[in-house]
Amino acid sequence: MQKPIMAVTGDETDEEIELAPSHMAAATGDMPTYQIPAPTTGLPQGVVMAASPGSLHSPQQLAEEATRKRELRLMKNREAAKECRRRKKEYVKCLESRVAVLEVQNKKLIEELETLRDICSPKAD
DNA sequence: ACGTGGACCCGTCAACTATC
DNA sequence: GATAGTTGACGGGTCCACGT
Repeated sequence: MQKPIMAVTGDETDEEIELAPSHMAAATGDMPTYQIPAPTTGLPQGVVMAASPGSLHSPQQLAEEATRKRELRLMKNREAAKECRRRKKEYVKCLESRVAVLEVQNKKLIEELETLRDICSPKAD
């Protein structure tokens, strides 16, 4: 389930940020999602496909199936959490580098402003 | 050597959204 | 509605620097 990719808006900068957080229209909506083309893997090692549910009969078989489903879900969520954290870390790193770039840019603009001010202002005496 | 606080990582749960 | 994917929150473990 891929969400639409949005670029970090870097209006006046030459910096291109590839990370693309997108905001969900969720009620909470406090965290962006970190859209990075994720390496798609198949089932993790050790995952065994179950017999079809129709072939289960006894309570024990049902219990085993439930356990298996739970373990599969936990394993998938484990991997999902890792990937989610990896994306978030990368996103934060990108934001930090962007901050650094903008700070340098801001400093330059302030200096330029001071220079122009000196040129344009009439001499005191 | 030992206790402690902070940073980091991991696994799990719960709530949410998207898709079928 | 069922299912799957995403992510914040929480608790636990480990490592490291620091003070005692």
